[in-house]
Amino acid sequence: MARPKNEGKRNAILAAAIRAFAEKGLAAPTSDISKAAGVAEGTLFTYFPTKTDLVNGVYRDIKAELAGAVFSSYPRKKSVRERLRHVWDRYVDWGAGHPEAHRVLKEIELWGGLTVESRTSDSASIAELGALARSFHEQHLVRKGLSDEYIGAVVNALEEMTISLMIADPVHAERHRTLGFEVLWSGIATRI
Amino acid sequence: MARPKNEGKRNAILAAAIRAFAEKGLAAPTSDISKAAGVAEGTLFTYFPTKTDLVNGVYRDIKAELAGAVFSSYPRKKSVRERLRHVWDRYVDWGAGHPEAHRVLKEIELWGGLTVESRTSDSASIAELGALARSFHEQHLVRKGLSDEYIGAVVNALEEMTISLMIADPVHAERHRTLGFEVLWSGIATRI
Amino acid sequence: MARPKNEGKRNAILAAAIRAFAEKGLAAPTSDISKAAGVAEGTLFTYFPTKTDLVNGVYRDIKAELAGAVFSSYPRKKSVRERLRHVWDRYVDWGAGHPEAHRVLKEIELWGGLTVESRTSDSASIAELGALARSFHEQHLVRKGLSDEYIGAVVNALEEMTISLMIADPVHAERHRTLGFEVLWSGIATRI
Amino acid sequence: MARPKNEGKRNAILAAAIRAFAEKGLAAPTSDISKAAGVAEGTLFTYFPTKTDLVNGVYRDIKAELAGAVFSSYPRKKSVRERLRHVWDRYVDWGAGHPEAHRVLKEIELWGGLTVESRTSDSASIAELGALARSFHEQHLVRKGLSDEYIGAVVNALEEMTISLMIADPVHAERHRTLGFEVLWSGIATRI
DNA sequence: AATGAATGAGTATTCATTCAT
DNA sequence: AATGAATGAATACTCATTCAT
Repeated sequence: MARPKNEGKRNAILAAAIRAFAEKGLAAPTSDISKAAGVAEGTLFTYFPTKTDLVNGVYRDIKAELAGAVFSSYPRKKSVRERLRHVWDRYVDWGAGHPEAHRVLKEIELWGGLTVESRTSDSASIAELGALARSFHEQHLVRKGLSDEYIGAVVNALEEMTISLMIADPVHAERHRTLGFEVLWSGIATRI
Repeated sequence: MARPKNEGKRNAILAAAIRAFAEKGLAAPTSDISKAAGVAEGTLFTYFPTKTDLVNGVYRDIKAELAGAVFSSYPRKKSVRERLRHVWDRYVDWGAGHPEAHRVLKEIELWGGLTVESRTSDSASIAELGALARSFHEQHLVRKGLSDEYIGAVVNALEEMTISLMIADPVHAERHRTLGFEVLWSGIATRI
Repeated sequence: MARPKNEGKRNAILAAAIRAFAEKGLAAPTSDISKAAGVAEGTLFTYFPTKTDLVNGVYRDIKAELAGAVFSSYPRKKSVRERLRHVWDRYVDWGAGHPEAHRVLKEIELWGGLTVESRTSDSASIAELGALARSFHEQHLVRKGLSDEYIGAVVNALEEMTISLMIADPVHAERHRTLGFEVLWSGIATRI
Repeated sequence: MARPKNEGKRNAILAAAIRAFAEKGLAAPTSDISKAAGVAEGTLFTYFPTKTDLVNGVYRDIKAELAGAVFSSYPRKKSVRERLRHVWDRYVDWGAGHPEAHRVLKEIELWGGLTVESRTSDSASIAELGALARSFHEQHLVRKGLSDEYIGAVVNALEEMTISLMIADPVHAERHRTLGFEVLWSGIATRI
């Protein structure tokens, strides 16, 4: 339970794992990862006893970084639209700016081995997004019939789409980001 | 003059492969597949010389079935909205009704080994969707700034989202389907 | 037991086998051979029930051809030296002229599966060479202490060496052939 | 700091490989070899990453041992005849005394996968034999028309022949060895 | 007799994990 | 804690041979 001392090694392993998973998928050999991290094959297993643990570790690492990117200087007091726009912009920029981490995150979510702790590790973000959804409803901004989960799903679907377009066509990245938000808002909200 | 190649066996292999890929991912062993198909390990390779060929075969098989589901009784003469609604309903119903095939299709699309022939195997559908997109534009139904590809991406993103929701909550499947289309239409189309 | 009718097919298989064995060794797949012979995979096995049978068949085929090359117009009445020279020249020319068949013959001799019938199939040649060896001894032409088998071994060793040199350096093939025989004769025969 | 690579294991693998190759040819399964060596199947591959590497390793191992046997107490200052006789005796004794290693050596030489480094690994022996050939010529001991390579080929051909005879008829091994050298010398040299 | 589909045992190599140093 | 050698189960594909047509 006592986390091994050398935080640097742990981080090197995580970084190497992200790169390896991005390149070869989750099937990337642990030996590739340890080599890229500059540690011995066995050392990886003193930090992550199992490959499953390593994948979960990568997931939580990326999620934490992502939460930082999305919720730093979050305008909690501003309007719903502005808050949603903040989340949208930050998430979408992070995804387009870290394509490897983003791809790995999606891959891990499809994969079957995430623990519940990993899934709920980022409770702060979850709470914040919940609050945002609630405000949305309370202010009757939401098209009739749409639940909180529904809205979350739409936001997420259009975010992923937007990230893909931004990566594929980086010259028009900003336009994609803005257009995406407009499609989202007019799809979801009752009025502008 | 010899035993002719058995279409039934080919289909059994494809069906077994879809099930195995859905359960264990594309890494599912060919031996599992041949066993589930009721053929010898070697037989799989007389139908698909390579695992890559098998995956491509699965992809084309699913795509063909999907095209049949989506474009049978397609209302080519009806309005753009009705045509889009037809495609939406059929696709989303197929995905929710064939969750394994749907999941495998998505997995294969992420995978790196699709041949160009496989990718373009379903040219009829591609053409039909192109025609639909063109009508959309010509009738000035489209929100300013959205290209054909953009619309395609939005449609696809919301379809996938809707399928997920229908599978997760089958009781409200119809509502999800209808709501999804409304979100799509108000997100994409010019007012009224 | 009744040899199948079509002699042409049998020969095509033998010829294809020699080529395949020369190129890839005795491990060459029977399917390669049947394809090269222009027959179905199964057909090969109606002519040679087993791969072992095929290899034995190839051996006997080559041996028969070789015997024809060596003993046609054999000067049975001439001197020992002339007869030996005839055998030497014919064998060595055949080997240099048919490098594939020659290589395959050597490979099969190293291989463990030759039957006794194959080994003794060419009894006529064996008898003729035995007669030659006997004359050699009776005329006291042989260096003291050399048995018939010994002489046979020396002849063979130097023939193989000469064939290799002729193939490697075809420009001086004739010189190699002559020199080889001189080395042989002075190594084996009593001083004149 | 970890378990060091075990020279004993490497040698056990090489020895087992020689035995296996002698018995079943180079097609002998690596699993047979690892089992005979008393190591796990995977362990073989930490010492020889590839079967090709293993075969090359066996070749170099045998060559090194052979060089030791042939050139230990080599009479570099003695006459050409004595030096040649030394090489002849040592080589032929080694071959007759290590029939498995000898057979494997010949098999590997026929095989197509030797690296250049393997082929030239025993440069000391090659140099020594070159020096011997040169002395031979400089002292005009050689029958007219015979190049160094030619002599080398004759020596080799008669050595192989002699080894075969010694193995087949071990009771007269010494006689075969002596006779062989006499045949060689009178075949090659100008005078006794 | 001819065909080629069907069979399944066989094989080199990989890789997560353990363990001696 | 760190190392990397050792382990052995797992896997795609081959190929001689059989057999339905």
